[in-house]
Amino acid sequence: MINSGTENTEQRILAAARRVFLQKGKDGARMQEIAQEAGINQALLHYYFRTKDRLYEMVYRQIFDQFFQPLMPILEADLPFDRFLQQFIEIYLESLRKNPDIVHFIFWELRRGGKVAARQIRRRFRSLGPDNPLLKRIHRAVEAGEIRRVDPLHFILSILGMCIYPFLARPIISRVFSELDVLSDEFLARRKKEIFQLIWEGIAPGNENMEEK
Amino acid sequence: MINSGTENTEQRILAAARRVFLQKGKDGARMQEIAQEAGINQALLHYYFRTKDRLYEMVYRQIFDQFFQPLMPILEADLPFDRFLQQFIEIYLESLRKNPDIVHFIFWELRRGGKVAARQIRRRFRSLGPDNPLLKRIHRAVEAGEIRRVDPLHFILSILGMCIYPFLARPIISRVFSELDVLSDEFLARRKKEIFQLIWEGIAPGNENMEEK
DNA sequence: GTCTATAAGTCGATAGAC
DNA sequence: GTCTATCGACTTATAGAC
Repeated sequence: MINSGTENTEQRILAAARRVFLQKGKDGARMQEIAQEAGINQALLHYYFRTKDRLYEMVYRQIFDQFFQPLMPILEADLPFDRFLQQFIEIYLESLRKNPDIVHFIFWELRRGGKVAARQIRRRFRSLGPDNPLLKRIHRAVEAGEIRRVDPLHFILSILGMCIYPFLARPIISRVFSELDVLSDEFLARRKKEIFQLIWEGIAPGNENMEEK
Repeated sequence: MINSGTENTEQRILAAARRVFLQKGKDGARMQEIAQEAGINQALLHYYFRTKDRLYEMVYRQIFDQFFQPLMPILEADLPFDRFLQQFIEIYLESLRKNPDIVHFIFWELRRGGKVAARQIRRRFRSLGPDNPLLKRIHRAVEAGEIRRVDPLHFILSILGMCIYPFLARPIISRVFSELDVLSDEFLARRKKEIFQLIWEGIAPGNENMEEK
């Protein structure tokens, strides 16, 4: 067990760096704070990761990867479109609930160009063919008459926006409605239902209770 | 005209600070860069705004205020709900197009608690009564039978999410679809239409072309 | 009001002992 | 591998001349 202590330290550092970077961002984070959070000193940080840039790069990629990961399995299953939608929404909300800090970090980092994010997406999707499998799934549903003719890209942007936005706006929501917690079971169960119903039925008065899902 | 030069300089500083803070964030911004951007030196910055914190505070409030401002006039007009919705979407998309950098900045800053944001919202809405006028508008539409029974809060979160998300994800979108520009007339016109149709009709196959809006 | 020069402090990174 | 001590660069902020 030559390196047992080493791996432990390295993981502790990565975990600490992740917490600090997520909360403060790259510029706001301090190597000293990361060291302290990991229970070591600053010199040891540089021993393992040479520079702040390198350490950040590691954490950064891991975070981006985690953001797109949970959606993969649903794309491989072959469900009717309404079930697919419900699964998609539920899994994504659940994934966001587990890492609520990630969204702010991700979209802030995207200012820098989104190169890593785009590569991560492509890498994730590569196994499912050359074209974007999410777009393909929507397109297929349209062609099969499962849903009316929508623009697949805009449709995806709408779903993602509806899922992600409450987490982004969480600080405002909890201030404007002091009793409300975006991360609670109640809110998320309700959110899931409202997103699906809105997408599926719309709000036109004639559509009331057309389906009970 | 004793202070003519002064006001000019102050405004130039604020404009420069705004640009730099929006792009780099508070921690990433450098007083030197702001000075340079304003065409002055660093000492003069401190002469006008004493500290970086104070300067940031000014810019920060201005940016948050601007984010919620454009929605106000629509709430005062008395339109049928479908028209209200279309106006809301159009005006908000247009407002975001004019200041695409704002969204990343806003949601990143919200990590710190959203105190200023919440206060800004309340201040904006105060003139329209004690309750949130956006919620009230939705509620009224439900009671009047203009739309089916939706949860007003979730409905608002959905609209805002659909409007804001493309701007947040813009770097990814432009990389995954290299020909596509979120800020273009074509995209935004399409976006507006797709959001409204999705909200109004949903995607259930039976609803195809029920309305031509 | 505006400038140059610099003080005071912080931060990332390294040297060197153990 | 891990530590203490410290260097050197950068950054905010101020002193003082004009």
